[in-house]
Amino acid sequence: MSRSRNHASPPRPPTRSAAVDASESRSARKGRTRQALLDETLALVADRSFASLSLREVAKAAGIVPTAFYRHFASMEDLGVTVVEDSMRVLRKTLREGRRDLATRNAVPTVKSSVAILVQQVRENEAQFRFLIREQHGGVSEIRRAIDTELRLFVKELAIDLSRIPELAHWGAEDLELAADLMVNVLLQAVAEMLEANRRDNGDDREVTARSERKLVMVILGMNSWRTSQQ
Amino acid sequence: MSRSRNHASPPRPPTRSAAVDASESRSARKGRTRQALLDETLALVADRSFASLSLREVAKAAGIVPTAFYRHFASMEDLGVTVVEDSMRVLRKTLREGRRDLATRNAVPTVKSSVAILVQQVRENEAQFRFLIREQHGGVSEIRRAIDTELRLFVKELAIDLSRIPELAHWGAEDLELAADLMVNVLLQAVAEMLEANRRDNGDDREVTARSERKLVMVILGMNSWRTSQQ
DNA sequence: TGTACATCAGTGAACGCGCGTTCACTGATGTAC
DNA sequence: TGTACATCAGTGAACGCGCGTTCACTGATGTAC
Repeated sequence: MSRSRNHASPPRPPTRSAAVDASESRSARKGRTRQALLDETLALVADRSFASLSLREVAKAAGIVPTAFYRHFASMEDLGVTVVEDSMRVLRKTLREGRRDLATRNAVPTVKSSVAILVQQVRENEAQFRFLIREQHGGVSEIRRAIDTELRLFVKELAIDLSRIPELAHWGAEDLELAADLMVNVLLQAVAEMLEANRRDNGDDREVTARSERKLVMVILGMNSWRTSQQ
Repeated sequence: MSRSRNHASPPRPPTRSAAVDASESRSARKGRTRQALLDETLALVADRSFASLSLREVAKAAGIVPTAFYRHFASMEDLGVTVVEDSMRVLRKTLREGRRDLATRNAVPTVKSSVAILVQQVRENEAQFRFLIREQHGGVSEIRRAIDTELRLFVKELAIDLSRIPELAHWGAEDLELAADLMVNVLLQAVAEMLEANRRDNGDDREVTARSERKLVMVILGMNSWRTSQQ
């Protein structure tokens, strides 16, 4: 860390969203610049924490002058919370995919297919997942709170899905949430391990996938016994 | 975030380790300053991420001039890795406490006592646990690597402890590690929830504690079935 | 024990730099007539 | 359809500030004799 704000990553040309394209409305162009700010933030956070990004840096990456940043966001924190919302959309999509999978099979989704869907979503939306994992316990409380809220929602949705499984039909809401919480926990750890593995070497997720599947099986076995051991 | 490097936290007087105390050897005084740098780093990271700390800020908090920082650490990164090592000592102590508890009872430790030990350790070493949770997936790769290495070690130690339980004596090393991994995961989540709860309101950990205990029970039930369902 | 010298934790001035934010501006796009 | 005016995304100069790091220094502590 010779200078704390240096970015060691390759120079990557700025998005040049500010370039005048003609034949595109002013508001459309504004939208593109806004999206560029969000995209470049995600890209920059791959290597570092959000709190260490500067406004000037993000603006430069998006191809605008620092002062133009304020046309889109009131502050870096404002930008950060928006990035959380965008990334969470991806997480919710992952859950929806799982639900769709369940519907087409018209059966309890297997552990294998659930993990496979997650792996695919992580591959397709690496930056978003990286942001969520990194900032979940990061240094900006507003962002932590936003992620926490969304994750709770996610757990609740999964609990509802679980309640539709015949074997779990008689479970109480609290127990369902507990199980859902445990499963989400296993999946989040799987995501973190995948992302760290991808960073280091070529992306061979097979070992992480296999371990996560086995952990989920262990949790499901626990759920099976739970029914009989708890009231 | 009006200025990214401002610290909003109360002013707290600097440690004044540099004060000449007489009757204390030079090396002892150096040690105290070094410890002050480590302590103040932990204190500052309670609110923000390590990557957003500046050398000048830490030096000021420790009561020395910025240039004197280099008498103790080569860089902020060097300081950060040292903080990881210190914090991990606390985590290992937690495991040792658990093991001692197991020895005095001469029995399988109950879920309740394991969680109680963790809760107590978190209360006594809040700053260290906060640092580990915050920086585990944080923006400094060297620190991530250091924490990851220590956590793997921690899982392996727990797996060895598990192998001493008669019911698990015939388990393979891989399965034991899988179970240990799952349990550590539950415990880490409990720590994160406790710390976030402590930050917001008064520290009522009872709900977090109860939920974590029930999650551990679910995992242990899964382990019981694992034996019969897998080879 | 006393003296002369070496060590070294901490000091303070100085540097060039990137930071967030202000301000007055430009000129293409959009709108009212 | 043409014209006159309003809007507003992006510009560029300027500000004061905290940053990491260099350097020569001070003076108490430690050591060799």
